[in-house]
Amino acid sequence: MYGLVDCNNFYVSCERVFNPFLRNKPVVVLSNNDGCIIARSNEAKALGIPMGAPLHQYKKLINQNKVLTYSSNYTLYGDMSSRVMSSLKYFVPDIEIYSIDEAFLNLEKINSLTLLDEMITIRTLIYQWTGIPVSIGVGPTKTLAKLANRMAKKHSSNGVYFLPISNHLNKILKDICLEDIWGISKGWANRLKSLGIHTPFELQQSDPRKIRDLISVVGERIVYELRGIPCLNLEVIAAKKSITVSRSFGSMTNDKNDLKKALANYAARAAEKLRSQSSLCGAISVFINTNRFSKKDLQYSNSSSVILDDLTDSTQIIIQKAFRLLENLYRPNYNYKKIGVILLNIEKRGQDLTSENYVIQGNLFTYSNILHKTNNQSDICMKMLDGINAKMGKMTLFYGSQGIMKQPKNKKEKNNWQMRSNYRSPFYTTNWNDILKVS
DNA sequence: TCTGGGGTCCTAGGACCC
DNA sequence: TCTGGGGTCCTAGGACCC
Repeated sequence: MYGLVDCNNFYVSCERVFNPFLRNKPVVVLSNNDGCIIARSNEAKALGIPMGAPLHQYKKLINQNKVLTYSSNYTLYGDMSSRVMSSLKYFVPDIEIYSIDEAFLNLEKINSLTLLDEMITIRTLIYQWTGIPVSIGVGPTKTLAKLANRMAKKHSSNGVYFLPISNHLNKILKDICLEDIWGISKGWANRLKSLGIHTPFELQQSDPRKIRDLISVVGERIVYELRGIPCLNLEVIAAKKSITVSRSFGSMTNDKNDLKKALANYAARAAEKLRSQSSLCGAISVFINTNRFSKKDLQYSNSSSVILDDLTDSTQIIIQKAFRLLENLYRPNYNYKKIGVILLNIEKRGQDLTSENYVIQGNLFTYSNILHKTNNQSDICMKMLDGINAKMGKMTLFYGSQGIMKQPKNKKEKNNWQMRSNYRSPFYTTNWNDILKVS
């Protein structure tokens, strides 16, 4: 079983810990420059204020209802988050911190008879220790735990909800929208609907293969996850693979010096983040945008990257490189709204770059010329298993058939076979664990 | 007037190597 | 009838998530 712990209205809850006056009042927390609403208390949600809405569109509603507004304080939220996470680890050591306010729990080792009571205890003590209210969903897969968490928030008096494979689950899957499932957004929901799949229940009952063709392997996994077959494992993500620091300006500028000042700050902050996770970066990218909402200004957005000769975590080098990239990007005739820096190709300091790290990426396994006119799945699997290296994290299978090559027109060129330009080799990439489950 | 910031993964191919 | 096999690195866009 998996658990999903989600802090309720996290940023608002953090503010309330230090200001009890805010309890039972409508409160929202705003983004950088107080532009958007990025967290809402239940009272604010009840007023119909949506997530991510521009503040100016709701000014009237906010004033009328005396909604309290707060600028965001990410240092505070980050600190509160680590308090919640370390409290969680005290009860369940095997957790995946999924975001600032969410964590998945591996509940395998917890006695299933007492599981729900334990979840209620965890919830109570987290609140006592940190002041943050959480909801906990429990299910046989991460996707179902996510759904259970949603139910906990809506329909549970004690903040805990258990969702095993059952008729009850099927009923829920029939009642909710596709977009309520983790991993399915509007775009994919529309694609599914065009195929006649309108509810998560219908998705669960679909042929996984068809869904893969429609959406990709990501969609196929969701089908299995909805059936209670885990395809997503708990992942302990230790280090970030990319680090971005960017901000919008309060007002637009076309002064290169303003841009350089901002960029220097962001690059320094990114380098700090990099060092704090003991990593080095191998590439740097800078991007720049005009105001995408403005109808009267000319639009320009561009980015430029450089691969470094040596890995680095030096603030000085990163700022220098970022400045050089800005020189490529800057055009004096635009007004700029946003600039940012991204550190890429991140490696752990002191890591052996020649070993597993390289094995995990790229085409790991190519098998051909061993199969003779078969489409039998077990033949293919057996042939592959023959040579598989257990260290692999991923594998790719492609298959070809007669007709890939264009035959030479005359005898003179008899060895000059050409690849057909319109030929696309079907292939499928998957995680090693998925293969084991299938085979 | 005003519209966030920070991530991950997958696909589909091209260029190039021996 | 039956065409070479195997591999790395990179790009760029498009999804999705909180």
